[in-house]
Amino acid sequence: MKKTSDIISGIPSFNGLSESQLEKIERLVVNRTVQKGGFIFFQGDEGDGFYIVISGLVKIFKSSTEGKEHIMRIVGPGEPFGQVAVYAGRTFPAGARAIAESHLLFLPRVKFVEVITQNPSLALNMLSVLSMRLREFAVHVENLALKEVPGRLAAYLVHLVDEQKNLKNDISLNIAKVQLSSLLGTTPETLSRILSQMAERGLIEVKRRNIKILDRTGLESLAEHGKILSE
Amino acid sequence: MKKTSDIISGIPSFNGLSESQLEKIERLVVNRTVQKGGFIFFQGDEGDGFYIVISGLVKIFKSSTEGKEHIMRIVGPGEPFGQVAVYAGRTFPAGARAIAESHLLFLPRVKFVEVITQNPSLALNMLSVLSMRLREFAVHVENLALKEVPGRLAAYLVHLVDEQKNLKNDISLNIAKVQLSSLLGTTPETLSRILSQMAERGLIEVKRRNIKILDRTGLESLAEHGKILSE
DNA sequence: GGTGTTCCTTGATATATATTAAGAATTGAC
DNA sequence: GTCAATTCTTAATATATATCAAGGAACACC
Repeated sequence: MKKTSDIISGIPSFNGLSESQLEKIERLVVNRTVQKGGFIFFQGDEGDGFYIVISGLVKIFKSSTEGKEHIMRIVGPGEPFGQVAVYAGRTFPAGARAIAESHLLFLPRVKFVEVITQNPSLALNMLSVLSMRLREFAVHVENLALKEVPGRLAAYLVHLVDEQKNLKNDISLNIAKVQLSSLLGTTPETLSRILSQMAERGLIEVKRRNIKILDRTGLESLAEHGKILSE
Repeated sequence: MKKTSDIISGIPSFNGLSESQLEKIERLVVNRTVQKGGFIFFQGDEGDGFYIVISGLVKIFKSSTEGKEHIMRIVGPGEPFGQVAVYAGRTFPAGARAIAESHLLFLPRVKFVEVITQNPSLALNMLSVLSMRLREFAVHVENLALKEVPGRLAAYLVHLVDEQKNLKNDISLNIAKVQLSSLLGTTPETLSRILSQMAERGLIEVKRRNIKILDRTGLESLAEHGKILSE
């Protein structure tokens, strides 16, 4: 197993920090392991710190009083979550639950803020991380408000290929389709139908959790215009 | 007309800063005035700084290729916008346009980052501002994904009363209904219909841009459960 | 005070997607 | 390998809301 110090230095949020700064952070982190399905915190909980995923997968979600659930984002290795509670207010605006068994680092609020105060570069890093999140949220809102489900799905698939940097246009979903549907703000049934439609139209090929992109341009055009433009 | 220094010290983002810190900020700000309908920046523009509204009203919006527009938020006096471009990436994730003639302060990126680097408390302030924005976005996403239009509208109305701190339950919209509909992710027609329905049901009373809350509990229950619960 | 302009409302129709229900396919456990 | 439990797909129906179309009210400018 990797040493905690190696893990910490590899986390994007702590990019470019000096040895001594990294040491200070190492001294305050707490290890935590969560089983698949285990809750890390609930919406509204007091937030006395935030987390970073070392291994595994965590979903950040909102749920309505009727039990409907909307996944806001899926957090994987190297990514932090729960930071909002650290800098503003004190409660978590959404819940967090492990999708797979996960190893997490917990960073206590008070101690972490102390470290930030002494390290402007760390502060700037955190500002940049939050800004990127805000940017992603903006895209998320845009998709929900402006695009229909096929457009959202197409946008997500294109996003995934780019993220996974696959030379071949193969995507492997790391989440179940139920979760994907919740992330896209729709139902599993609708997702299923639209995946079939896309396959029929020759845009993709679906085999369980593996999706092959056959016509990237077509997907992009669907994501942008809601339809496939033929030139 | 107020002096710039007085204006700056009154802005929430700069709360608790020392005289000398405020002076540094004052030295770098640039005044800018925009007419009603004037664009401040477009989505995708290079962002070499951010803005703070001194007077007037600005809408932050996303638009689709088909010309549909979704207002992400409405920014009023004392509130900053465009910060995301300062800390991460360089382009604005959404466009900004004045709804009314507005007086703005512009804070150039490079100089502002310098000041932050030297003032941890300012950095923490900015972290807190971004976190609050993230929190608001989370609510926005939740509403779009989980609630139907009546629920969203009810939530927004309740939010407004609280914000305006009116002893009487009177709200005056500072924006036209077209804009409100865009903010709620719906059309003016639907908004109009639902306002009438709410009035019929005795929840509110609408007179042009003035809305009187007649049954706050009913609205809250609508916002939470999508329907009015009678106990 | 009229006249154009913007803003808002109302009605009829169309459509995407949720819901309900049931069955098929995978996966995991024993 | 078989059985139970997830997970996914397909189909029929229901529903909220968008779209299309037109008319009415408030506002602003001359």
